[in-house]
Amino acid sequence: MARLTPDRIVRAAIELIGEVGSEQFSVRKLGDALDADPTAIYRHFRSKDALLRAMGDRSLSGVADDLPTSSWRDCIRELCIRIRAANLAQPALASLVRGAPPRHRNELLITETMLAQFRVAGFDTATAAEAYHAVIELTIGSAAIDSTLASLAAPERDRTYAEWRSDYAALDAEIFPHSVDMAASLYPGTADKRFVFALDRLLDGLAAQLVTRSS
Amino acid sequence: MARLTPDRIVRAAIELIGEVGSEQFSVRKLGDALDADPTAIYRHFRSKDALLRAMGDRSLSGVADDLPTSSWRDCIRELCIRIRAANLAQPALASLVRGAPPRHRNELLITETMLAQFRVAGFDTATAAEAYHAVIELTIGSAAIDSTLASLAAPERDRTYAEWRSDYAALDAEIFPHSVDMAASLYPGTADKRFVFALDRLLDGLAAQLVTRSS
DNA sequence: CGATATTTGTCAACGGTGTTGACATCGCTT
DNA sequence: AAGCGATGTCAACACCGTTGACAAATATCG
Repeated sequence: MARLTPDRIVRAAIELIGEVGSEQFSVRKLGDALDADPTAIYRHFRSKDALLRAMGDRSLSGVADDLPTSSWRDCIRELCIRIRAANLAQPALASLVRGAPPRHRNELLITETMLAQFRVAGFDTATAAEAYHAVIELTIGSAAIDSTLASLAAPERDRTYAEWRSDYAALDAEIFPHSVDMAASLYPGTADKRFVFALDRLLDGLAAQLVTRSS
Repeated sequence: MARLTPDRIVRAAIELIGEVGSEQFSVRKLGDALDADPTAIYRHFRSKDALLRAMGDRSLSGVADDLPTSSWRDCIRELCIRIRAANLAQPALASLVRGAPPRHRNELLITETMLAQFRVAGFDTATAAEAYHAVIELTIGSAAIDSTLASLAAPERDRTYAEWRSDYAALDAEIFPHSVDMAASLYPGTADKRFVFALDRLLDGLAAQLVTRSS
């Protein structure tokens, strides 16, 4: 029986990347965590890239399960929040998912669910497709932006935000009056809350499109 | 007189990363390109990260110049389109700018301009900050997503989109009915147009927020 | 069962990376 | 001219992903 299996490696890898962050995640450290020689991993995955993809696939499992059925907005909203959370949980994976379109099962399920909801909502084919792309761009994009800080612990993250705010406050008020004035208000709440605000406004705009068309 | 200057290093670095891509870009190769010792670069930049930031900022020069003054929406819309274009022009840099907040001059100018416009539009401080984050997330995120294909020539890019569409069309219609049905409508127009659609819907949603508050 | 073949784990090593510290050199100021 | 700080050079450190040769374990087959 093999001490190492793809499944065990992926699980350990996801745990490890959660602890040390995407930047510090390495095959060597994964080997240590598995108490095995780092190069043994290459018996199960062709490259680190292949391993990361397997991790990414697993991170999206269950994302489209048991979504709210109350309305198309609630459903898509929750789905986007989950996609973002999944991407943030695996920041190193987000960059891989970003470039290519959904081709794995979990990703395809997400697309199907979203398209179905937009059709149910009453969008015509062309607008539903545009709405899908709009929502996905914001969701994946937001995750991409926030992923660098998502790996930090909460106190350290707050400290970083505070540092950035004070950077703005310290600017030349002659040249950057609004930045200085609003410094204390920048990076408000949490990155999650900021994303949900943006998502809600985007959905507002999309819903308005719907009303215009049907009237 | 110094053989190396921050300006010369940044220019050479941008040229090099355009040639070899962000993956293969290294301090050692930059040293070779400059015909200088790689570690000499550290006399002008504290770290590779600092250099990358400087490169990113240079790619944004002029982005906030001569913006439309007709309305806050037109101004912010145009600014976002330009930011995206600048990021797409240097796909290798887009992934680097993403993680960190604006701290350099060009980036600060963008922030200042955007905050000013939202204030002019009538948003209160807190909402203006949220609106700024929302718009930036969509813009940078969209650029991050599209940057992988932006480096391709138009015919090849269209071919890739067509390939993806046929992938969706080939799915099992029992499990993915909407994906199959809408396959031909996915990835419509150009990535630029899809972004502008999303941006306009987001601005719709933000403008609606404004009306609600003032009423 | 025993012999063989395939998979799996271990080890050393290659070529690459960002970065640092010691040392030499150059240009400018006094 | 002397001194000094800024700049360039060099060797080295501690990592990284990955590969090839070899050993051990496991599965396959006569």
